[in-house]
Amino acid sequence: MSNVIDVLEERGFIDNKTHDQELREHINNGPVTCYIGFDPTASSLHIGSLVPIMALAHMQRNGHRPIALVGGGTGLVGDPSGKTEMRKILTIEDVNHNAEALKKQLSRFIDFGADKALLVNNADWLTRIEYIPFLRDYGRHFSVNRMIKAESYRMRLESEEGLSFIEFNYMLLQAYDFLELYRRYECRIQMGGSDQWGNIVAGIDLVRKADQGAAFGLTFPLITTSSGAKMGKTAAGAVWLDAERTSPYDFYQYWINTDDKDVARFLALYTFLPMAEIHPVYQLEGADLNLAKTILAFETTQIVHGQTAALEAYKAATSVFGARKIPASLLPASTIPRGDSVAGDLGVPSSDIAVSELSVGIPLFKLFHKVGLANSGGAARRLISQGGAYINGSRIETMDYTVTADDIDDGTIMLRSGKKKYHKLVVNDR
RNA sequence: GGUGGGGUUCCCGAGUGGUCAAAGGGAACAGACUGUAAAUCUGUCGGCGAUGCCUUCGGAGGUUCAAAUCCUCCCCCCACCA
Repeated sequence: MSNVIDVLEERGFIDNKTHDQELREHINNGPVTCYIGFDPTASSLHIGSLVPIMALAHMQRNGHRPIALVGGGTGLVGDPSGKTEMRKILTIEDVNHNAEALKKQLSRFIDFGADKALLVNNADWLTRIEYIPFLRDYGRHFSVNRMIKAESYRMRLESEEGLSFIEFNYMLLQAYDFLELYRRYECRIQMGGSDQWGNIVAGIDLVRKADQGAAFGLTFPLITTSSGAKMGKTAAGAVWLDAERTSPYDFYQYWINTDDKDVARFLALYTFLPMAEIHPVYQLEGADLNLAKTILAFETTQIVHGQTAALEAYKAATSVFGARKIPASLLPASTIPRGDSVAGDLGVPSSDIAVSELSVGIPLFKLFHKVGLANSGGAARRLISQGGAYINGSRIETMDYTVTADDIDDGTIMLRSGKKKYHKLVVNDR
């Protein structure tokens, strides 16, 4: 069996790691336990957490035991790593609520059955710490001189806002987490984003100093798009993994809009398709890349939302944007439908409208605002005046256009804003 | 605690009594070009059934025909000193 480190390396997951040789030996000597922490700063994870999640999944697929740690305790303190501003301090209720939500979400990606993986919450031990004993037993192992040199604190130490004492403590708590997991589960590997390097190294040192144990660390690169933006940032905010916050259709569309230069890299990171099949994608150019984007979107949506939702999103996209047949030779391991595609617009954002409302007539700009294709009536008016408003595929340039029953096409009215934002109105006979 | 400098529209940042819904940049949105890509060019970018009206420049009062701009009090941030 190949070493999982090689798998992660080949797929672009590794930014940095400690003790390369010893780490590989440790992994070669049988199933290992590793962990990644997730901050409960919101009630859902977003695309930014997908790399860590995929890393844990790869560990499990390669026979190891991953631990997903939800930071119900550290979340009460707030990690300053790489942040220019102080994070607002969440209430205990919020943190608990978020931690529970994250737990549920994580179980969609990792099989937590029968000791195959563990899901823990560091509130279980961190909230019980007593200050003086903690300082005496663990605080003494930390050098402030060293801490203030840490890259993770640098930004804040140099910033105008400064660094508060509560945040300065964060590193100790995360280091203690590692020690706790080492003691409880013989977990010797911690992984995390590159901004976590300092916290991870601190944990490794603590395991060594407190228990004379060997521990290892591994960080992922900060994934940005080719244009330099952080993953998952859109006009509408973050792209969430929760279907309630970001619909599978929007999620799918996010990946479809991947920059050409990112497609192959993202296939390696965000799907389980074999690398041997991904390599040819690097050679694709121009419009052919769109087929690879389709598979990327389908596979990723399938991992996050399941096959049914992925199929729905795929069909919805082909129904409004048209379909191109996906050749059997392209990424053959993908389960995307390759026959003559069946369109279906189930996944397209939609809402109901009463036929009675249409018989009265409703101004187009109001309708666009109402269904969310424009943020305000003014924005909708602008949209129309700039020629970005469409009904059933035809551009409407009349400012005071009134939508009536005449616009119904096969029981629905398809609204469109710009090139790619659709909204389907389903007419009911009330 | 003392002294000084600040808090402006999504973000950065100009603006020190009327010409200010507020320069400039970024982000975003639309159009053209395209491949649901990138880059580029053009336009838009507080709200409102809209040649006008309403709300906004940390908060609350006040001066004035007129306040983001002046005065008073309060809140928050930063720097230096202690």
